[in-house]
Amino acid sequence: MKAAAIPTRLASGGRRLTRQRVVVAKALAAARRALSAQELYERVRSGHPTIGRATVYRALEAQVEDGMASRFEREGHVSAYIACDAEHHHHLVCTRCQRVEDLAEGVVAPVLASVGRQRDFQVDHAALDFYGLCGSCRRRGR
Amino acid sequence: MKAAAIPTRLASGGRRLTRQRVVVAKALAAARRALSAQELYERVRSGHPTIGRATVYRALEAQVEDGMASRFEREGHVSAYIACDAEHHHHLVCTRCQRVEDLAEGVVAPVLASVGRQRDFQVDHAALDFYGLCGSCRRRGR
DNA sequence: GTCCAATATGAGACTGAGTGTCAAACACGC
DNA sequence: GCGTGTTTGACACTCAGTCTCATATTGGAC
Repeated sequence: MKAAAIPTRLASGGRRLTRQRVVVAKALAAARRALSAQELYERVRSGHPTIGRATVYRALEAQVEDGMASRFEREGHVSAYIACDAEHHHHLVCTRCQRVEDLAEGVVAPVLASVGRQRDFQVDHAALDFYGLCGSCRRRGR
Repeated sequence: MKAAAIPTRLASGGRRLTRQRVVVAKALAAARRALSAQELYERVRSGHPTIGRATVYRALEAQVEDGMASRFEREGHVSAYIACDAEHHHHLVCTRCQRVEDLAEGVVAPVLASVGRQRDFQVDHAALDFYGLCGSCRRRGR
């Protein structure tokens, strides 16, 4: 997501545009990898020492609701967050370096469609996340 | 999974076969829906009042490692567990009644294969879980 | 620009899922 | 049966995430 587009999307849906939410969103977008709320809190705090922990959690929650970020699981029962475009909600997550790549919607759409049709099931949301090693981590060896 | 097969699979991989692990595995298999560790602990305790909470957590963890169960996320950042066959690790999860259906491997395999090929990414495991309303919950209305 | 109501923030207490520790109990190969 | 190495149960502990509430900000109305 382009950094300039962040404020516009943050203000959508009747939410107020606050300095804190902008800071959190930009930090997440700049990371380009999956971060836990705690990690993001620590990053943000170096530039904004007065920001509250709860604020970061709330900002992330809001971003997930608004489709600006998505949440998934990391080892040890911790949620991690990644900034993403509105259209891309499926990911390749490198379990070593935590870098995340978007998965093209085209790969996923047929599966979503066929599941809805074949099974009597109304899909609300799907977690199509692939965990493994990205190219560079794999080449770097175990 | 057939109930009779449980002890055999529990003992695989050098793990010891204990009464507690059998009880936990059978309770999870009998539930036929996603349960949190706490919920399962409470169910198990009604028949085995002395079982420890940590034991249930450890048993579930072991089952996930051994592929006898899989874990996914429920609202409120709680893990839920579902017993599953070795081959079926993708699910349709009803967010209302928590019932879980297996997703046929055939639906999923092409996606897995194409991702591995097209992208420079070594897939270790994938979470292909669809959340939504099952047929009967949908018909029962909002 | 000023005012106001509604919303967001920060601080910190609180909750509860999940983990670590350790002595006692048990499984399993011999 | 015997010995050893794993597992258990109890419970203390950790820490991610939530709640509360007084204070501060936002953004629309004027």
